[in-house]
Amino acid sequence: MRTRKSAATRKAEIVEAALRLADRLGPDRMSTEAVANAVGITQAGLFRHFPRKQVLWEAVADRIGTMMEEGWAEALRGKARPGDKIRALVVAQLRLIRATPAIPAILFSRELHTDNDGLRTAFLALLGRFHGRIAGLVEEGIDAGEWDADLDPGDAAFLILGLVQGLAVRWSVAGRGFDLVAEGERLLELLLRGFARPPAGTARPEPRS
Amino acid sequence: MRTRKSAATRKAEIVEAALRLADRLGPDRMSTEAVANAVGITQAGLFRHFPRKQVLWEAVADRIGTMMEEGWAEALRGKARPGDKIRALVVAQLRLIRATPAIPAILFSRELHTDNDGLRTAFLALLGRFHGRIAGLVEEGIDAGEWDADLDPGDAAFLILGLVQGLAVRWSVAGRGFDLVAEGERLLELLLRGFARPPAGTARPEPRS
DNA sequence: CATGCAAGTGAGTAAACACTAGCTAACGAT
DNA sequence: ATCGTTAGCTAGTGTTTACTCACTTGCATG
Repeated sequence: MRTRKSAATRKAEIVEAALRLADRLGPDRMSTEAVANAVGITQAGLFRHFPRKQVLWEAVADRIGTMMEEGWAEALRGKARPGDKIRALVVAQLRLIRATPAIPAILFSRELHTDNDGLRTAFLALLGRFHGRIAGLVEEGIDAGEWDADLDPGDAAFLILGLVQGLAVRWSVAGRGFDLVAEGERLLELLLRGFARPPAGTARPEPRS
Repeated sequence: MRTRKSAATRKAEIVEAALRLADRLGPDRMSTEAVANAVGITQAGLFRHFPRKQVLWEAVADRIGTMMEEGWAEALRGKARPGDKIRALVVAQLRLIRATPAIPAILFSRELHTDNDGLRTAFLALLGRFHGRIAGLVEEGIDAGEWDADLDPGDAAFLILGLVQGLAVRWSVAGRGFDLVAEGERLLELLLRGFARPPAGTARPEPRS
């Protein structure tokens, strides 16, 4: 019993450690003992702050939500054009994933979702908010004449979300062997280019064979 | 000891059951006992066929690889134009995921990858093969004048992979509440439309603010 | 029909796990 | 300086897990 910290500080420390360990070990292999060791308390001591492990996961989910929302707010500051806002949002999201790679691991962990439906729907809502913001910006861009008026903002936003998620997956499977953010920026430019008004005659693809 | 089957048949049954259970429980919560029960043998009996659980995972990975390659080969039959080939590949992949939802769960399971680097690199190679095929087809499409000559085939293929992976993730998080294949077909059309030659002046986006 | 191989069983083990009970002492407020 | 609150500890519990071992018996083959 060296130092005693306030419950609030400890809780934050624990959540932080959980985010680190969920990445290193995989969310489902992150044991309460590993987390306790990482923050320098005993395993039993952890339960003083989170009476069940699930409550810890809820706190982690909360933290992820906060980090994302903060990142988005920060990213949008000073950006005017919808295209730039979208670029900023995507870059912010990728930077967050790079700094906290546990996020996709937790977000998409089948293990966590099987007996924790609340978590699953919380993450679904979070992704929904991201999608909503992007879709809104695409609509602005269409109104501003920057992109094709035939573009469905929701679908376009799904493509952008897919870019981020697909990239995160590839980055993880590839052992983080490339620059997540730079790769994302390049692919986003390519995608956004395609949102521009198509040349007459190519707008609708020919019917399939 | 009711019926006794050949090792080959049993192994196939076990792998099949593992694919079902890895989806239901999450790959890391799929216990050897659950698999054994599902095929109707005792837990100890399972180790007759797979001496360590990891060997079972390798067999599962193998099966996934085979299913994918078969799906791709089948999909390409009778398709001539590169665009149609890409559509067919994507649809085949999505159908496979719909029929065997454990595939993305296993492919992206952080738990499985942490202490099973062989599996990770095997899946990386599998994704690489998919990417290679798509990239080759994009190049064909460019040569055929269907798509913008400035398009980088590798990047375009990454966007398509991102579409599939992002969609799979969303489908899973959303509790499979929409038609994976139909949604994929729609988004792919949107993406491919953007690959067409851009109107003069919009080819390069303006520099960022 | 005999027989050897191997598919399958029953009964275990040690380790890892989330979680509990009851005690101790650090700290803030008075 | 005292004292109540509460963070943290020690020492457990029951359960689940991968894996072992000695055995039994179904089946293809001679």
